[in-house]
Amino acid sequence: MPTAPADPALVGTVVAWFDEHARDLPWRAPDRTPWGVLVSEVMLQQTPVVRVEPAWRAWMSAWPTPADLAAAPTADVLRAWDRLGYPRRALRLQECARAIVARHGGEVPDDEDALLALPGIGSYTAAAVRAFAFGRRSVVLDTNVRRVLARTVGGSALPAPSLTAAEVRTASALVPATDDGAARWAAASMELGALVCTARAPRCESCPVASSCAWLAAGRPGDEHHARRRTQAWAGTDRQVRGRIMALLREALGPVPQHAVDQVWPDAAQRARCVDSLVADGLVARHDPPSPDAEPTYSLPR
DNA sequence: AACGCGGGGGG
DNA sequence: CCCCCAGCGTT
Repeated sequence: MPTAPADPALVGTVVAWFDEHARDLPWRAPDRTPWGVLVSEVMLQQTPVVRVEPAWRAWMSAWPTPADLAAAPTADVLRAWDRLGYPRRALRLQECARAIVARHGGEVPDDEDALLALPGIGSYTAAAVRAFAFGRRSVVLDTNVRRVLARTVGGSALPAPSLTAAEVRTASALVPATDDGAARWAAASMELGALVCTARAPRCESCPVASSCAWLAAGRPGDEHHARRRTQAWAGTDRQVRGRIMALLREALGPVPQHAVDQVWPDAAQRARCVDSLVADGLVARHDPPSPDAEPTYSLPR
């Protein structure tokens, strides 16, 4: 992102806006736990809030602590994940719970390096858990914050396709010095990006920092990276086929015979490749047939 | 640095 | 129909 001096009032204005407009989300409630925050962050890694909220409530009711999730049958975990997408995240979340039990006595750590060492926890989630679960200062830089800073400070429609060192410097310089101030800025800047400074149709008329936004001042120019953006294909991809197989096994009451799996997708080679990859990922268990002339069955792993 | 990985809602 | 979305792990 092109660097420009940030408006010194930016942080205070966005935080004041957040105090007024923050959504009432269960993982922000006063009785939230660090574990609840961590679960919400993993679910929200690639899934919108509206779909996460009911799944989060059911999940926290079933497994209120890391020890509870660590002890659960993996099949139950994958069913509770339901259609949140990227089910490998559910697997990693259970591995994460087991690591928290094994390494940290069942308590979510507040140390950045300890968080980063947990399965499924990367730089964003480690920073978010520190800020939202423990109120500690950290640089929370997700796609929403990147977009807010690209516009208000950088004057661009959208951030670069991948995170740059310049963006990290700009974001770091903006984070308030205190734990509480930094945590509030993190939540506020993400919320502004989610509710107002959205990717497609930003609501600049309702934006608290419109008067100091470099992008708005420049007349909302188009995205200079647009030509290089490529969207992920979906129809006919392995991801779609894997999704269908997982949906079939989630809904099944018992082991599913091969011929039933064969119904979910017409291309046999692609189907076989996807089943194999799901088995390799630990998302599907293959059971050998009782006799050599019978067919194998499949289920969610125990 | 690039790629694979789900699924659904909104414009 | 197209595009985006509170990223991570592997290569």
